[in-house]
Amino acid sequence: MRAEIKRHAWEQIAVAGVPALSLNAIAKQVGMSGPALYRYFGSRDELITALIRDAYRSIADTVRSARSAGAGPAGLAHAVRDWARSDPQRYFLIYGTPVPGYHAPDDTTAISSEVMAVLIEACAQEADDGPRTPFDAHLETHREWAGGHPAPAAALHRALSFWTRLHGVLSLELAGHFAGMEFDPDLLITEELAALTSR
Amino acid sequence: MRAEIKRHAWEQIAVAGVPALSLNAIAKQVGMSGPALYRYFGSRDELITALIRDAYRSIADTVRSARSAGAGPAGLAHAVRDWARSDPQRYFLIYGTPVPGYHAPDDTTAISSEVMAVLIEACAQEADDGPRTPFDAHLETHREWAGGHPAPAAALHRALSFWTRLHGVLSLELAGHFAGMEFDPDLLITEELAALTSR
DNA sequence: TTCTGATGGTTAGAAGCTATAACCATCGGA
DNA sequence: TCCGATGGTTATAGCTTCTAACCATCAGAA
Repeated sequence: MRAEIKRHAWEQIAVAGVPALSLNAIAKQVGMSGPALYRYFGSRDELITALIRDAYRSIADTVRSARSAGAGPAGLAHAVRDWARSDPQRYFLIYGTPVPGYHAPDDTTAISSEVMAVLIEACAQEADDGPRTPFDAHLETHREWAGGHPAPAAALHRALSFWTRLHGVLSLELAGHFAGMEFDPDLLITEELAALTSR
Repeated sequence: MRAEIKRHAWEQIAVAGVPALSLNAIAKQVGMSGPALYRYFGSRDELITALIRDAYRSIADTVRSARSAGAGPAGLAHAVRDWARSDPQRYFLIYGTPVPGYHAPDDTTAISSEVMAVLIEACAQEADDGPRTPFDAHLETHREWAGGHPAPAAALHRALSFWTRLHGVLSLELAGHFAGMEFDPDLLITEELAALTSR
């Protein structure tokens, strides 16, 4: 039942965004009248939180399975982009506008750092040919977030840049800011990430 | 009066985000009771659209004035970051989660391309030492969005990368995704953009 | 077998929201 | 002097989340 409610919730979000998510409307769709839905989710926020959790799990699964299929950073980027494009609002549920005061549940940050670990691992396998930068040195003493991963600071740097560059292109693309500009975002992403190794 | 209404609207948005923006609450704050506010803004969406327009104008002014003060790409990035951090929700009003079906008014896209023009101009002044990439070639034939700017494709490429990289780091920072990681986002931005010229 | 508690549903209603309708006062200019 | 624009009011429809109170059904224990 919770699953079916969430299914309809995802549909609503996909067509009209989170603000338009209505518990009443969902209740009608699943054939219940109004407050019955509160037996399954204590509040609107609780439902949304469950959706956020699922979104995190989903992207983590995507990244992990792409990685275990042998994908390198470029492959991971492709997997994430496909995942994001298949449901942009799900992507924005994680990476979109934050609601001031809202704090995602702790387990989502755990999942998030699990994704980061996969990223670091994939980046650590790449050749390390660039010059050592000040930020590399900075990361040497600020690497607790990597969870004790033994990769060199340059790899952590690459993982961070991978994440921020991918998000930069992807979120602008999904938000429609490239509309009218007729270049191919995929090409831009590819090169943004290729430039990572030959930094 | 419209200005005062918008002032209160910005306050509400800053503390609770766009979804919590309430015309009723604003009306009380300015001492009117309810529907009087509709004399000034025809609907909630119209008010939000006005705010979006102001946000675009504000960032365009910021970029333009930084540029005319002699800032290069790094300086522009600094200016944009300061602007964004001074009111994150204003930044997200432009670059945050898109509402499916909502289309920003045409003049905002005009402002947006005005910003892009400044970016291109700043990037065109930088030395052009990197190798020519496939995306450069792609841009050669997909450069209508640059509005006929005579800069070489490599400069357009740099401008695009500048934009996406800055947005990548900045939006993750503002959304709190770096919370817990204790590195300095400013350092990361600086290096992301430094890597642009020595691509 | 009966009693009991959990489960899943109902309707009614409070409080808030957007937005419209109808009405009224005030003021500038023909 | 009239008339329209301007800026406000209250009432109300219709939506929302969410609580309260109530009711049926079914599993398991006394």
